[in-house]
Amino acid sequence: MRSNAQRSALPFYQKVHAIAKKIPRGYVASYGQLASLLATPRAARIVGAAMRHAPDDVPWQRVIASSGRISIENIEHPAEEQVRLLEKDGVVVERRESGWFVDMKKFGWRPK
DNA sequence: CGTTGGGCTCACC
DNA sequence: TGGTGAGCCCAAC
Repeated sequence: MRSNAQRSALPFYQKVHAIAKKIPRGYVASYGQLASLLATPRAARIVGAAMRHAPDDVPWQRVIASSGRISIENIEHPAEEQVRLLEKDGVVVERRESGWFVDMKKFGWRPK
């Protein structure tokens, strides 16, 4: 049996990855939303950092900004790739001048 | 142990 | 689905 202390000592990133995997196909969540589910509503930026270092089994493409915008333009994962993956999930992504957008009211994940 | 920097967010123009 | 500016939390250095 592992102690609680040891469990809570797990890197924050790992928690983020775990919850990110729960996002169902066809839905998207915001960084802040994931942060809230982790009881740290203000840690949205950490969530972003966690996604950047996410292993391949984490659906990082389903995590976007609260405004519905895809935050990455040209970092590690191209925004285009994220768009492609989202569309494969059935999410409609719209192209704007300031970037790619998803209708959060339609595709926003609502965990119980 | 202080500083820095992020795939952010919110309040306020 | 504006544009800034300041605050936020955690990990890396």
